[in-house]
Amino acid sequence: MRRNPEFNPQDFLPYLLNQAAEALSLEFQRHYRGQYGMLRTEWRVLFHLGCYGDMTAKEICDRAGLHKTKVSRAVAALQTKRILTRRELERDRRHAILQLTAKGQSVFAELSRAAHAFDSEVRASMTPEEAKVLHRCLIRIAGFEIGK
Amino acid sequence: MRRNPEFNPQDFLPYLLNQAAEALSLEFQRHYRGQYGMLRTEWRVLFHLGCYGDMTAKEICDRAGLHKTKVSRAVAALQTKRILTRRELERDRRHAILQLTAKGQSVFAELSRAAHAFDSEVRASMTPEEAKVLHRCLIRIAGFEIGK
DNA sequence: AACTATTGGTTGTAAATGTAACTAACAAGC
DNA sequence: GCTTGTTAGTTACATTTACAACCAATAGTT
Repeated sequence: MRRNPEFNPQDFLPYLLNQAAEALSLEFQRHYRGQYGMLRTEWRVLFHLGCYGDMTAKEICDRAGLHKTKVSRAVAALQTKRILTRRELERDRRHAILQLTAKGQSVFAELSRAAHAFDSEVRASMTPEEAKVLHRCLIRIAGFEIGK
Repeated sequence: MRRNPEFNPQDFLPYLLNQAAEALSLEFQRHYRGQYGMLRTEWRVLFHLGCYGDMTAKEICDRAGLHKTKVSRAVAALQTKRILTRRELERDRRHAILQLTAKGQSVFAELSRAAHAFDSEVRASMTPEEAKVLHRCLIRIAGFEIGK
């Protein structure tokens, strides 16, 4: 029954961060998953297109820090769900611009409303000052290395 | 090429949190993964046993917020790696106390040293005040709902 | 033009995860 | 003792993910 009181998992930042991230994602999933049967990665792709406008899969990979296979499959899934369309560039047929359909846009709109609401709900549990610090720290940490 | 400048993925807490958590975990993995070929879950189990002493799988589930199947598999793996042993209670043979072997303890010791070092490295990128706020917020968020 | 390298993207396969169904041991009511 | 319920833990199967190999289009070199 040895103990190691000097070191607590919750004092280990990667661990704590994971717990927090998981808890929050899980909580938010209730808002979007059941609704459209979308996977996290699909949702991310949608989010990026909605926020930043049409772009290629590669751009999404870079911006979101997602691997190309993940994006590739998410795009395929979103395509069959009529959320987005791909338009090949004739200038360079390797590239294809991804573009939300009308349906995609309305899903995005609804989702981003939900996201906003959820975000303020979470933020309500802290002071504005805390929220600012948290945001700053997370941005810094996220920049440590973006998982390709 | 529509844009939605009012809403940025990085302003959405679950998203940002995920990115930060992933970046940090990835970074730390270099310290422990290659070394022992251990999975995150296995590592977590080891960590809990090391920090809090011998306990049953159930207790690990509750404390770590991990599903029992995950723990079950992690324990099996750690057992074949001679990191821990299970001792059935004759009082109630459903329970089995998990216990680190000597090897397990030394792995834990090394790992927790690495964790410490890593943690202070990360903390060095922020002020003590920021670190305190970050910790407090994450604890609060992690408590939102622990994934069963 | 032919040859190699690079880039954007897909596919195949193996490992990891989630979910549900299951077993075994005990507890409680009758 | 027998039935029903609960708890600890495992197993089976279906999804998801990671990693590597692959393909097709283009760029760069000779």
